Amino acid sequence: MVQKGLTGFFEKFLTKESLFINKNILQSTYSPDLILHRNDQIQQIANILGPSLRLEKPSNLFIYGKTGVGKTLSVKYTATKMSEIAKKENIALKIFYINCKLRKVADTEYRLIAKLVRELGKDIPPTGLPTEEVYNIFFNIIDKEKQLFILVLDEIDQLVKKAGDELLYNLTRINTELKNSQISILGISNDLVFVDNLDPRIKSSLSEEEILFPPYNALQIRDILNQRAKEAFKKDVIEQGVIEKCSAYAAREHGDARRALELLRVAGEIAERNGYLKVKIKHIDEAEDKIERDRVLDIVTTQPKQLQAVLYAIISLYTKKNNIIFTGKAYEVYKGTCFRSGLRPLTQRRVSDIIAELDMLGIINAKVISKGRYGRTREISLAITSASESKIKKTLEEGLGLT
DNA sequence: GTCAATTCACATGAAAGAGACCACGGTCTAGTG
DNA sequence: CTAGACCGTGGTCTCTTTCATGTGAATTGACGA
Repeated sequence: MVQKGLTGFFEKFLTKESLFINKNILQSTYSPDLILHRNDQIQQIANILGPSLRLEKPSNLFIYGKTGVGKTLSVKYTATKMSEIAKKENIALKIFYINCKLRKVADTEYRLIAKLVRELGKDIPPTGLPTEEVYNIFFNIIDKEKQLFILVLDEIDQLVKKAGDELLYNLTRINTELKNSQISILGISNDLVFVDNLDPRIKSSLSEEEILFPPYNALQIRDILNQRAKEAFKKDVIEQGVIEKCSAYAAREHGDARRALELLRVAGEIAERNGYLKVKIKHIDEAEDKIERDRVLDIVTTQPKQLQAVLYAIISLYTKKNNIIFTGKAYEVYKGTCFRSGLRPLTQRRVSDIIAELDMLGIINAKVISKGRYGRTREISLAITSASESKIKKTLEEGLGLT
């Protein structure tokens, strides 16, 4: 019975008209031919990096702005254009783009350099070699012939947070040791105050030039959405007001275009799955819920067990009485959770850090408060909707082997 | 009533350990000629 | 004689623990009006 139904389902699936022409266009990784509302910034980047086409070392550049305001897109765009020209004119210019945020790729000094070396075509073991050794290999490859490198470090704040700023110091100093080649660094950061917390020596050499990417406003986001939607969706499948609502949502959240695009895409998927012929406004709301839930669920399932256990403790406390939780209480419940699921309980010190991590991930809100005579603690509350809460709790129970 | 000292319940830092992963070089073993 | 298996050493990396220090305001208690 079920099988038969499934065949029918797939057949219907095939014949059903998709609302999309090309869904990829709505992915945040897609780069359009024309980048709207970023002409000034792109021009600035081009001005600063321009000299590299004459093999003069351009200034180190530091770019910052909130998430989803087109930093990466603009840089990549400029970089590919430059690479094309360099290739055509036979200029020894190489541009590397590295995203430091991707775990296991470039979030430590060793891995960053190893990644660079690999980009240059030499294989390097993922671990085992002294960092010093990897540096040497890197030097040798780079310095073999006269050439210019531009190193784009995306999400550089993440890198520094994990690996310390010594790495940047080393990188900025590399040039003094290179005989033939030269390296310029282009750092991209979401964190607006990131540079201020850097060691002054690094700060001055890293941000010889700075470009600030301001958030998009609702009108600009609307333009961007319109531009992409026109190519991604079929004609007339988007109902009046949908784009406007998307942009309003995103503008409220500090002008994050990436989010707006995701919202639109997911709304489209929901509409399509439910058999609608048009994307309606209500799908946006559903999409927002879904995105939120998926995000949390994804985090929850990929994070280590201990983190899950802490979260589980917090959630079960939270449902019991709908108020604010303190660290001590959470820790006690957590210990109980560990006992039930056979985990070895961690020290309170560590749990304190885990709570801070959960806060960073945006699953809970944890604010440090002082209760005067009654000590100092974190004030914890859940930052997820109650609709997703039960689902997350269930997932956690499964993951932890509780029933 | 005012004010500084006290005190609580953790937060926050630093350092170092455990255990997983890995490369490298040397030694041992077994198969080959 | 040599290729491959097998060690020991030394390296990175993540997650933790241990020890130490920091912290903000309610409370306390001395003080003076």
